[in-house]
Amino acid sequence: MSNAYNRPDQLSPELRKRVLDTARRLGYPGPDPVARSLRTRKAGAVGLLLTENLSYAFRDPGAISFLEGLSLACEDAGHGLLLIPASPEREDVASVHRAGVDGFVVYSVPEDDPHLAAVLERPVPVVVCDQPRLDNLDWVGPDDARAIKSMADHLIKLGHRRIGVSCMRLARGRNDGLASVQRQANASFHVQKSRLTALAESFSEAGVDWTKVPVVERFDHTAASGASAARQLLDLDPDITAIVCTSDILALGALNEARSRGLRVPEDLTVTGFDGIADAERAGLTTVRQPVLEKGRAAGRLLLETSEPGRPREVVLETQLITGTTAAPPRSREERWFGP
Amino acid sequence: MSNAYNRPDQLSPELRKRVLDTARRLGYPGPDPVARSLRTRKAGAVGLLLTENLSYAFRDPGAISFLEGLSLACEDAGHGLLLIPASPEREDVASVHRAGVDGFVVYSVPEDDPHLAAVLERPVPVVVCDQPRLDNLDWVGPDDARAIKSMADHLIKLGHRRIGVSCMRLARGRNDGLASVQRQANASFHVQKSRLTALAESFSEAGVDWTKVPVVERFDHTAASGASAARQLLDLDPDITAIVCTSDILALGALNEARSRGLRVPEDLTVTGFDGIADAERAGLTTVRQPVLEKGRAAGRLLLETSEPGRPREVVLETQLITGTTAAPPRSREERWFGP
DNA sequence: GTGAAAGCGCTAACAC
DNA sequence: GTGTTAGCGCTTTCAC
Repeated sequence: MSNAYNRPDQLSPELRKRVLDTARRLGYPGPDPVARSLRTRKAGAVGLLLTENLSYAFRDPGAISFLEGLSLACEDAGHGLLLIPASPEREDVASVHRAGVDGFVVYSVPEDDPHLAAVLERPVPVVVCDQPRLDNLDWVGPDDARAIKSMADHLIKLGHRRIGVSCMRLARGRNDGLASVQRQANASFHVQKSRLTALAESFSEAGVDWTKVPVVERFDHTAASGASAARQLLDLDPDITAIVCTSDILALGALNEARSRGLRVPEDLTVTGFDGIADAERAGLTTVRQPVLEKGRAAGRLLLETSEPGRPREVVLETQLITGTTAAPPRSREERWFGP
Repeated sequence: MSNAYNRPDQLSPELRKRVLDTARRLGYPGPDPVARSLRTRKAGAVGLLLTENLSYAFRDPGAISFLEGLSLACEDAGHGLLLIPASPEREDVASVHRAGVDGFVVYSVPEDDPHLAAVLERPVPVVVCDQPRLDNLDWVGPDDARAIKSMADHLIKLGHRRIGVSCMRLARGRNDGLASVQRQANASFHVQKSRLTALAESFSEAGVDWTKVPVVERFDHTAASGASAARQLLDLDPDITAIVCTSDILALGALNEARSRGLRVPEDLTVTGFDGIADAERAGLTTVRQPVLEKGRAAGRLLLETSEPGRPREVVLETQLITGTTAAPPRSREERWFGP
C-alpha cells in the first residue's frame, strides 16, 4: 500500500488503481505527511527566518524580491517555503522549534537575535543571507564595504566633505536619533555596521573628521522614517551638501523631505541610496544596485544543495554603482543661499 | 524531560534549568518538531495554495497584499505560513500531500485544478479565497458580480455602448485571443466568469448585443499582456469607446498601448480596471477597489478559528467604485477623427 | 516529582 | 508481488 502511493513503478497500474480506489472508498485520506516526515526525516520544506514581523516581508520591495528569488529555488527543488513568525518584539522562540523544515534561510537578522540562536540549535543546515556573518555557516550577500566605498568615492570625487548619514536600525532596541561612534561600532546588525565603517574609512581618508559627521538612525524602515531622518540631519546642520542613506527606502524619504523644504536635488542637496529597488531607479536615485532576486535564489540553492560539512561556502554578489540624477557637485554656501 | 521543554510550570525552575543544561551538554538539539507534530496532531502552520508559480506571488501586487494580510493573521496565531509549490504546468500533486499543515488557504484557483483536488482530500480545514465557489467550503471574497456591475452602470451612464473587454485566463489551458461566448460560459475561473457574466447582463440590458462585444483573453497576468490585449481589441474594432479590463494590471497595460497609439485617455478612449492596487490608483485609473489585504487576513482568521463543521462560513468584502481620470463620456466618431 | 510504556502513522527491510 | 514488523521521537498516561 505504501508502494501504491510512493512508488507507482513497483506494481502494476491496475493493481495500483485498485488499491487506491479501495483506500479512498474506505475514507483513507492518503498518507499523513507528518508521519511520513518523521519516518523519512525529510520535510520537503525550507524555513525562512526574518527579523521583522512576517507581514513586513510583503511591504519592503527588497524583501519581496528576495522572497521571489528564494521561492524560485524552492520551487525548482519541489520544496515548500515556510515563513516563520518571529516578530522582534516577541521573544517567543517556539515557532522556530515547531518548524518542520529541512533547513533554514536566515535573512538579515542581528547576531544577538534569540530566534537565530534557536535556529542554530536545530540539527539542520542553515544559510545566512546578508547578516550576521558567522564562521562555519554558509553565507550569501554582497561585499557591502566595497559597494558603499564605491559610493563614497563617487561623492568625494564630486567634492562632498560635509555630509550626513541616514541609516537603518543598528541594534535590536529602538533608537531613533543620532548614533554615536560607539553605537556605530557596537552595532549588532553587521550590514549597517560595515557600511558605516566603510563610509567612515573613505571619508576619513579624504580628510573628514568622522566623529563630526552626524549619523542618524531609524528603527522603522519606511520612507517616512527616511524623511524624518533627513529632517533631523538638515536641522542639525543645514550646511551638509549630501545625505548618504544606507537604503533606497530611506533615500526616497529623504527626497521627499528635500522637496518639502524647497531644496532642489541635486542642485542644493545630493541624496544617495543603496539596494537598487525599482522605485528608486524610477526616481533616478543615485544608488548601489545589488541583485536582490539573485540573492534569494542563491540562498535557496545553497541550502538545498548538499554541502560538505565543516567547509562553509560563501556567495559574494556583484554590486554596481548607479549614477542617477540625485548626486552632483556641492555648491558653495553662498551659491546655495543666493541661487545660480 | 518533556515537561521541562513544554510545561515550565510543572516543575521547579532550578530543576528545569538543570535538565535543560544537561540535555544541551549531551548534544540534544531540542524536541524534534516533526515527531511532536505527529503526536500532538498539530503542525503550527497554514498551507497556501496558489494557481501560479510560487514566485509569481511576489510579482503581482494583489497577491502580495493578500499575502501580507494572510501573514498578519498567521502571525497573530503564532502559526507559520507554508507556501506550497504548485506550478500550473506541473501536475505534481505530491507537494500538497507532503505539506505538514493544520489547514489550507486556497487562493484563486480554477475549479478543476488537480492541486485543489488534492487539498480537498486532506482531512484538514480549507478556506477558499475568491475562487472556486464550492458548497461546504468556507469562502472569502468580494461580490464580484455586484462590483463589476457598478462599473458597467458607470460606463453605461457615461454613454458607452461599443466596448471591448480584456480579461484574465478563463481556463487552465493557454488561450491568448478572443474568448467566444461559449468559452466565457465554460470558464473554470469563477471570478472571471462572474465578472464577464455581470458585464454581459448590464450591457445587454442597455441594449448592447453581447455576442458582438469582443472579449479578449490573456493567459499571463502582466502589463505587457494587457497592452497586447488592448492592441488586439483596437485592431479588431477601432471604434470601441472603452476598454473594460477585469484587472488593474491589464488596464495599466491598456493605458500604455493607448499612449503608444497616440490615443488620449479618457478623451479618445476610456479604460477601466479592477482591484485597486496602489500603482493603479497612482495612475488615476477608474477602477473598483477591493480590500485585498483584508481578504488575506479574513481568510487566515477563518481558517484558524474553529468552525462548526457542516456549516460553511462566508465573508463578503465591500468594494468601492473609484472614479479616476481614465473614464469619460465617449466622443462621436467624427469628434474622434477631427479633434475637439 | 520520577519512570516506564503505549502509540501517533508512516516507511523500509526482510521474509514469504 | 505481498505481508509482517521495527522503529522514527515525541507526548500522554499511569503507576510509583
